Amino acid sequence: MILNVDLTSDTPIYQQLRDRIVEAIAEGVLTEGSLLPATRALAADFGINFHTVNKAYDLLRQQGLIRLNRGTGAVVTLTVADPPFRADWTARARTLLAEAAAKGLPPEEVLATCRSMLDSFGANQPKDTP
Amino acid sequence: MILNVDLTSDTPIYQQLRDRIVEAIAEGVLTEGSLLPATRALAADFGINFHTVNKAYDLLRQQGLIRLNRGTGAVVTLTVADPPFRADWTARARTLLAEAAAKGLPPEEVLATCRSMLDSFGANQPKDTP
DNA sequence: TGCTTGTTCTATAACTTATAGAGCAGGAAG
DNA sequence: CTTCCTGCTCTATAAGTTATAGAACAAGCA
Repeated sequence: MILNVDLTSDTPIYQQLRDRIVEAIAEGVLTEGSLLPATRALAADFGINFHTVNKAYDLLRQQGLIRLNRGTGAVVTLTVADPPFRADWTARARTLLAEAAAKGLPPEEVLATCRSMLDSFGANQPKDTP
Repeated sequence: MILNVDLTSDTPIYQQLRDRIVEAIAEGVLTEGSLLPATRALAADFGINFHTVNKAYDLLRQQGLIRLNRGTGAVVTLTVADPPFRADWTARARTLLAEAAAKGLPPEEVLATCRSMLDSFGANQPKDTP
């Protein structure tokens, strides 16, 4: 698994780490049961502090995407999207879409972009790769 | 114009202000040439410091959504979405959509939500309200 | 036992957020 | 010209966030 993290970016490292792992799950690179690298190992990989990785993993745990076990490590464990999550997600989507609309991006183009990204996620999904 | 800002939220006030104004532009509540409240007036309205409003306005200016004139005030002035903006927007959209996909939201449902929000933006647009 | 793993604690430096007050500078209107 | 309103800039402060560091504890496994 390759996680593209930019240490010079203005978005926090732990947030980038979280985002990249969420994307890996969506893409099907990480599936239910996949083992994530140990916090110290991943930190050494990027040359960052293991507390930073810990924070990213903790976020993912709070969002019900992984489970953390001592000795074993972090495992991807998907849980259903509950109403609070859906409400929060929709609000964030609304803001993002508003930004596109305010900047004059055509709605059809925005929708097409979203569709193609969702399709690319579904491409190698844990159904049955023929 | 009613801006819904939550002072107890963990997202910064200036960010919320920016988001609400972007949404107002997308909705057509604010159109090209609309005058925004003065920074001090808006700050007094919410019971916050005018520097905080200033920061929100500055963000909107950097994103080419408003122009700031001394004496006159802040005016909505739309500029075309340039390639850097599109790239940045697409990256953020990718992360948001990945979150939905990772939490198991059906792609059709996500797309339908996006479509309905984009439609609601286009509903009262500065074309010709019949 | 020994190793790896997550977990918790304290501590520090740099940066961000929000507040506050003072003052400057340009445009509008009397 | 003077007055007022506007954005803009400066310094300052308190609280919170981000990232670092080191130490130690606790659960799981071989």
